Amino acid sequence: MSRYTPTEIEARWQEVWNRDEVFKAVRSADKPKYYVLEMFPYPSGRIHMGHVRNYTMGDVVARYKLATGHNVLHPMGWDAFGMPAENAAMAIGGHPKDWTYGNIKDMRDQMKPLGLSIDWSREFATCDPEYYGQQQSLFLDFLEAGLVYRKNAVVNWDPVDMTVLANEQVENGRGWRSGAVVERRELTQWFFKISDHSEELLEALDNLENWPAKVRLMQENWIGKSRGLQFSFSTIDAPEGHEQIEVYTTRPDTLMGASFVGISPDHPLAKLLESDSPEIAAFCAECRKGGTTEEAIETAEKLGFDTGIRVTHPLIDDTELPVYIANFILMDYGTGAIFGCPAHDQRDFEFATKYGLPIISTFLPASDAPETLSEAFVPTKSEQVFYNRGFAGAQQQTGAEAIDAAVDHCESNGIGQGVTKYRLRDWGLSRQRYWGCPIPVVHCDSCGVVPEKKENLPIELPYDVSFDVPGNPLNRHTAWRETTCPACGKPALRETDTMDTFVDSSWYFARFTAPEAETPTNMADASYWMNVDQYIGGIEHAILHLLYSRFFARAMQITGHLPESAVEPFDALFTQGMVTHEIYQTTGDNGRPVYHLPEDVSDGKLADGTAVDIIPSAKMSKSKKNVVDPVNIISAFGADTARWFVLSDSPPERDVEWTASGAEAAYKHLGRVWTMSEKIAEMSGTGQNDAELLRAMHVTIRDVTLGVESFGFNAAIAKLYAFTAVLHKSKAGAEAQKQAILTLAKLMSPMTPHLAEDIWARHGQEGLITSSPWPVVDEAMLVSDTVTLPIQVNGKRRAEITVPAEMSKEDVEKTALADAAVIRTLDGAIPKKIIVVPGRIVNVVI
RNA sequence: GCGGGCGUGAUGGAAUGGUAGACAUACCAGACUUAAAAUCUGUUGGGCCUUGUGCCCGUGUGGGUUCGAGUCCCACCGCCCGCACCA
Repeated sequence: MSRYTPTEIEARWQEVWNRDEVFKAVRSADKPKYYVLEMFPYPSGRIHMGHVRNYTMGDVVARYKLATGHNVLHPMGWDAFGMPAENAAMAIGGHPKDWTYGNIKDMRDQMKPLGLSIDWSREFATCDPEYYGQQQSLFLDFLEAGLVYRKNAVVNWDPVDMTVLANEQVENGRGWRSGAVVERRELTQWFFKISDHSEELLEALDNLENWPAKVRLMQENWIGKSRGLQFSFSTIDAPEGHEQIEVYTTRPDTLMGASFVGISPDHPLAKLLESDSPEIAAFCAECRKGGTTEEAIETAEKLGFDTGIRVTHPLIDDTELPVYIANFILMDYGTGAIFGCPAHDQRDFEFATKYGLPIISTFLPASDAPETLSEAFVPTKSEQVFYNRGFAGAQQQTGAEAIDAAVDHCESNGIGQGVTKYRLRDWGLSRQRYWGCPIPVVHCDSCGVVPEKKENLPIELPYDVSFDVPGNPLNRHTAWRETTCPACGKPALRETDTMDTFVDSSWYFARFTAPEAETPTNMADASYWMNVDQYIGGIEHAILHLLYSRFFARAMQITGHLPESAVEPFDALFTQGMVTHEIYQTTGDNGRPVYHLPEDVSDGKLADGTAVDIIPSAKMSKSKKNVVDPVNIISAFGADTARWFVLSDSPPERDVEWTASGAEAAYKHLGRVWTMSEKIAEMSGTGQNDAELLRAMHVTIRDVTLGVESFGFNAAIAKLYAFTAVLHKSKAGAEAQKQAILTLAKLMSPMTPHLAEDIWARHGQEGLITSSPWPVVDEAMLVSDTVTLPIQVNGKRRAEITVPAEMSKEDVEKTALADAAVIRTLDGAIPKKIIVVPGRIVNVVI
């Protein structure tokens, strides 16, 4: 008898799948299509366990769908533009293009041994001119459709990466990649009009039933819809051009309690005053300097500067309010100006207390409550409160009712109007980098900004660039920059900004449907394959990538590149957890921690016997050295073991801890299954209890199918373990055992396809297990003749009876009451009630 | 502060309102072996005695609904995630 030799088995079957083109996706009318996609990787050069887990989950879905009669599309590509390539070029020399394509080759070589059911014929990288040329074509169509525009704007400037960042890419005031404190600069930039689609992007979230609620909620908060009143205060003694100050409020019901007006230090009026008054200039500078970290905001004092300007209250005669410049007012939300109602806003309350401004309530907790407040009273909008200064007279009302009444009142008196605002800003896409998709426009002295002609696409990146000076090398490449105007033919200069790499990943899923089309997509293929039926990736893309992709699908539909049915491109989304590992640490000579790789530690000790401190599991990272290289695992145990383990120990949406013992256990288990299969292959003759084995088999088919369909991979694997144990102990005959092992192999095949394929072949089965149909549950087989029922007395389990499955409720009651343990527990008491749940439980109540 | 999620053995985790702890790890014991590894078998939530098909306790804490609650409801405690001077 031979042994389980995964490396030999796996290479052999991968070759067969490859030779037979088993995973090639071809349009076909006779089967339902299924498009499964994992978020494509950035080609860093090494795959990690997170990739293994992500792609294994997608592969389980893809292989299961293949077995259940679907025409499956399961592609893979590379999100290949981006800063690391340029950083590497600057750090170690070389060229971003060579670095990137070298990494892609390395990573593909590491990925293929996983045995994923990918149609590699559709592979592309976003840095292929064939891809980004089509992206430039899309850009031109978007430009023509008014979906992208150019404007002068204050932008987030990352001084380390020397480029602009979108709002979404700034975290706590720092660049999401470099971590540098972001500066503000005024530049002319390209923007996608995503904000025009705020309402649609928000509303459509309701229909994404197969997305995690968490992701939908995060997007909802990000879009940030609010309803309120926008109106103007008339000023007294203000500079020319500022006769009005426009404010926005979501609580117009507090207008009668206004005691000051505040403007942002970046408000146009503040900037004008700044130029005349060094004092104001100093104050504004101080405000802008303020830290943007969580702690700084939490503890920051509310600071204000009285401008001396006054405004009149629009509804209360002879009432004037002071205008302050205040540090807590943001220019990029609402109008950059507010009215303060200290009684009903904690910030305003602190501000008013500090500067001695009146605190006037417009509503109170109850009609008899005192009018003095020790802190702001801020009930929810649905709470009933007593309005003492409401717009509908003094009365009990909810905030929501009062807000509506206030908007109506103000509108009918010509004071502003009800408006809806969104937090979502337009998406700035210009980046001052080399390694990205060039924006296909030309700057002409006579014609201005002129789109390139489509026949000139792709506008390819020049290869001969240098990175010895900071900044964008395209700016210095005169031969590339100098061109002729597509409109008038005179000399002109190319745009040197490239696109944000999030553009590249916002439509790759559509390109996979026709990767060689001479237009960005082709309608026949896009209509057939879209939408992505199952998308799988990390929660870290909950907002940026998924929101941008949803916008792009709409923009592509408007410009005729996607069918209307594909405006929401991802039908179902699954966000998987990370792979974590313990951290091993010792203390170095200088007192600093020294980290050790898992492979250098055994039994908590290094090779020289030094004990290490074990720090609880965390995401695998190079800096903490708690990484396990999938390549090493595959060469030691095989891909099937790695695949089995990453699925087995935790629910897929949660983190899974990689442990050496767990990986070994997975390997042992697969070896046991293989050995058992070999033994069964040599069996002959009849045995006992065939029906019992086959019943367990059908229960397993049912449970594993349910597990795979509901992303309960860990539970499915537990059922497979249990059935393996049953088969192992079974005394059934050769025929039944053979049927059981082949079914087990099929049920395992989405997770451990190579092992399954080998068992299939060794039992002389025709064709490939990969192409064979999924087993069907025989419901009749699930029914047993007898059933074991627990008997509870007052909800506590006291006994167990085994009765014929079809026994009547009355007879079950009688049998239960006749049980010795039940009689003993009742101790002569008369049951008040007996509850019989057929097939489940009996509860005797006394 | 706002929004969301989660608290189950030594550990990862199972449980359509119906026998809590499936399955796996770890530990312990046994078989095989000169020995170890590998392999196989078995035990393992806590406590109690009268060792039984025994009793009591047990899913963060306290209450509630129910014949029956890890699961549903309320309050609290703890941890995690997202957003945030958003008017």
